[in-house]
Amino acid sequence: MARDYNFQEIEQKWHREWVQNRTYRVVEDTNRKKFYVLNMFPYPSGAGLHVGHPLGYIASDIYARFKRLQGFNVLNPMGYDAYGLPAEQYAIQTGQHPEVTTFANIDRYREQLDKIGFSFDWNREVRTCDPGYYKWTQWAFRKMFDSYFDTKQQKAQPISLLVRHLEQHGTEGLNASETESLNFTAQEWAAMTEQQKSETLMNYRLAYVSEMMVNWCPGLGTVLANDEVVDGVSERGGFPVEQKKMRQWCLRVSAYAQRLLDGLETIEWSESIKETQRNWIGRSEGTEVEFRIADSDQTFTIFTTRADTMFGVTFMVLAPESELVDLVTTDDRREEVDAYIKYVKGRTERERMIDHKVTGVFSGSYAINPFTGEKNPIWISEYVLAGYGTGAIMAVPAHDSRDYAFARHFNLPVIPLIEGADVSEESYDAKEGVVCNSPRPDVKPYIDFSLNGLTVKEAIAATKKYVEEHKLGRVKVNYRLRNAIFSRQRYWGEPFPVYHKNGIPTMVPEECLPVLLPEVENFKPSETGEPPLGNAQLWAWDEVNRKVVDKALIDEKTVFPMELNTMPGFAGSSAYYLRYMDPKNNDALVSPEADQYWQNVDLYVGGSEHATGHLIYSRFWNKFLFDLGISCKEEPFQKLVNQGMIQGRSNFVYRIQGTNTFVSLGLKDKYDVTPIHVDVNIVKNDVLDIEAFKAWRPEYADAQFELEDGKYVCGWAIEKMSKSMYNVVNPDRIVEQYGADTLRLYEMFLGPVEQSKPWDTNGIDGCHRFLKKFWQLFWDKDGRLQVDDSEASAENMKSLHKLIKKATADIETFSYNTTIPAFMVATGELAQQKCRSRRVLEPLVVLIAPFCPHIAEELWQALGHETGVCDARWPELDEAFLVESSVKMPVQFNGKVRFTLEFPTDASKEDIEKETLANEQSQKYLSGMQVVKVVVVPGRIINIVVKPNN
RNA sequence: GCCCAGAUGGUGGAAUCGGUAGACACGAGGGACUUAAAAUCCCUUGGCCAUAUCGGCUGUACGGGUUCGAGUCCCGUUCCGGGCACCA
Repeated sequence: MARDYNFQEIEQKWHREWVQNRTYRVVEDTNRKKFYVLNMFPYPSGAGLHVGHPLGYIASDIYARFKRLQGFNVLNPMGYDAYGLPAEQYAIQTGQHPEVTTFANIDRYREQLDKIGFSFDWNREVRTCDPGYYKWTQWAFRKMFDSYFDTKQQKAQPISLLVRHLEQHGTEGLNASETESLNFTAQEWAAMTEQQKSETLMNYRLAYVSEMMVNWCPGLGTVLANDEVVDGVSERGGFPVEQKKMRQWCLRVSAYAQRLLDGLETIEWSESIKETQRNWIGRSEGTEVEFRIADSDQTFTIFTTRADTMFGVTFMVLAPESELVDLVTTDDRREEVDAYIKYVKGRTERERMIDHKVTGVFSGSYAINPFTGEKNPIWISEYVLAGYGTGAIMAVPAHDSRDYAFARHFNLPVIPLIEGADVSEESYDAKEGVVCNSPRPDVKPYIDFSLNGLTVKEAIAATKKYVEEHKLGRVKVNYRLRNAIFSRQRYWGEPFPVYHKNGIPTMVPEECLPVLLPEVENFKPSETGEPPLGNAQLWAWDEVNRKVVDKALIDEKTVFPMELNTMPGFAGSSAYYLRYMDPKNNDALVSPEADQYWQNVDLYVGGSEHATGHLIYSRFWNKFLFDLGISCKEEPFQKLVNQGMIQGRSNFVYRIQGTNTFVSLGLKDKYDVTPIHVDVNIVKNDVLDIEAFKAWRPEYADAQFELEDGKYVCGWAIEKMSKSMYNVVNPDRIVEQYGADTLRLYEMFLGPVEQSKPWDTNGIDGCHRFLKKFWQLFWDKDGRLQVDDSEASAENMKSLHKLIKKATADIETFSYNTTIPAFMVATGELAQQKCRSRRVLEPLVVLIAPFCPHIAEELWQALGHETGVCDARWPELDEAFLVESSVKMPVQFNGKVRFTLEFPTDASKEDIEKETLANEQSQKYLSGMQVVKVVVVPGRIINIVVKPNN
């Protein structure tokens, strides 16, 4: 009896063994080199895993197993991003506690993950909603509250240093990232009340409360960070988002803008993700120039990246929200300006984003251009944003398309400043060319300064220098990166370790952490922004007993109300990779020893959709912890691989309109048909299982089917994998039918890991067939192991070492989709060679172990090993076995032989040809063959085409 | 509009340093075994031409260029995907 590849039995057996033997437990071992592999941890949704989720996990698991076989001590942990909106939405609908549904989902995920055979060390699992975990989220927040950013040293410092500076010098000489520029003396600081001091420090803290315009989403009842808003609607749910002034907790992410930008140069991420982050950070180097308001002592500052265009300014524009608006509006213009401001306020962010109407109003005042002495009218328009730069611009219509549109609309002058630039139809925005009209030849120069004849680049530099020397302004770098709004008006998130003592936000002492999420009756947020924690009874801080108490006990002296907001989703996911290093430590986020050993993540695998969210926040968070000395590496994720999405492949049946008859794909064009999604699980190779279809949709039980060649062929389309399209493929089903090893192999075989691709069940048989063939390599037809200690032939060794070379190189670069064909070829060759040698077959088992750990374990054991295959050693490549392959003559190669041999470059073609044909090695391959054609190039000989002599 | 990445058979995709395309798999067609089916095995499979054996031409989105040689490098164009977007 032949021995079948019984994958179900094998896989279940090894899952048990791995648990019993704690095969994948990892401990720090300073004698071994570490390697840290990490997947972005999942949010456990109610729908469970579909076939797309494990893609990244499989890819990283292969890498982790590969590194382990190479002798590294590999950390490959897994956990759950358990706080979040869907669990809470579900709780509101069903009244179930989010913890209950979240835990149920986690169990379901775990069950599904376990079937696929990952090498995760579950002993290190983390859950963001676990108090032992979020203690450290609260702790980090507390540290941020107690820190400011020193712009000179470019690092976080204790706020106490800043307080000392204020006490001694006021704001004089202060180098700190700030919300707005403040100016006060040490005396003024000393005179402030406690509350004023608290307010003032909020201007500098890395975690701070501030009254600000926020993205308010009434549909979700919470504020959102910029990256959670897409096209004016919420990323989750697609509810409209409006701008609203609210008092919110924020993180001063912008302080780290430059370091976030610089750090990108030191990490191995895809260029597109780095570019996305660069865009998001949006560094722009420019100049701030002060303009005096005519007939006034007041000045205001504008920001420009085109300092070379100072002589082309024809008007100024203020953002409608600018505080200067009131100042510059003259009495005769007031009514019109007020009407305009009212109009702008009535427009939503979304409206402003979608249609760029040219609107604006003249304020009545003029500003004096310090380079020309001219009076430029000051306008107010919504196209200037309050939040960027200074909220005021100088308009140069000749060289800025927005200014141009405005000037044309309101009939303002346009002065071209670049030789040959035609601005009759549109502005000339390019930063190229030679400057002219600066100053204009027909105008008497106002100052002794000219840019004429310089290139744009030179002119910018010259103007910057002039501005600095004459104290007209300063060189300034602006960033688009905004501070992150850190509070949410939701229940299912980390509570803030904050109470409000007489209006002063105060931190719960470090040793009292964690502050536990209180129970509430009603999880529902309100449309007005009152958070659900307002419903919690046990939610006040007792300063004397240092604990959370019933809010009925609130008094003016010792018991105060707690903060009602909770933290956003990115809070818990920002430092989780550090926690995996030391997940059970109750005294520190991570011990210095563990951090020193594991350093940072060597390989991080996850989706690119987190480019401007999680991947920015966790870099920021880690840089902060680096400044504190908690994390020894400034960048958390050294190498990043973005796995693509697996799309669904939907199937359709075609119903003739108004009838109960379905026609096969090839016949549908003859009729007027309606395509109907059909469950892909009752379709095989695009052929519909008609009986299953009738059972699935009872309303079509009596339907007629028009077949082609006796089959009903379905149409197909590539769509997002989702329930409503009936195209969800559940990994459990694949595991059941083909086994986890086939699933793992097939997901990798489907195409490059980084690429999005549709799930196509049609191809899975090929991978399964390969595993069967691989299995058969080891057993004779009576089911006995047919591996012996015989010598391996040169051919055997060549097949093996070709594979070693390919697999080693490919796994290192994540090119799994090309490794698998190499396995197929090698297996085919060895089968043909009837290879029995342990010297070949044993390394072969090790080579396949990262991909298919179950079958590898089983064979490894059958080969008589006591310990598991994951403790084996990755086979060494011996190039000696490949030497002959430099002269390739594949069996089915149409008689073509390819050589690469070195010759002196001055050798003639004839000499090369003659010598090559006489060459010993060539002779071996050319004997018995007749040379048809030789293609020679100087230095090399490329092709020799031969055919058999007879 | 700006930035990034890409385009190869019926399909997914190989070709890793510029070396003479299409690995591997799917699908399709033909055949063997079988009462039949499943499973398994063998052959063919970019296109066109051919005496269908030998072989020839053509071919990696399109148009040019560099090179003895280009899917690969350079310039331009088209199309698809992703990001940013009144950011001065």
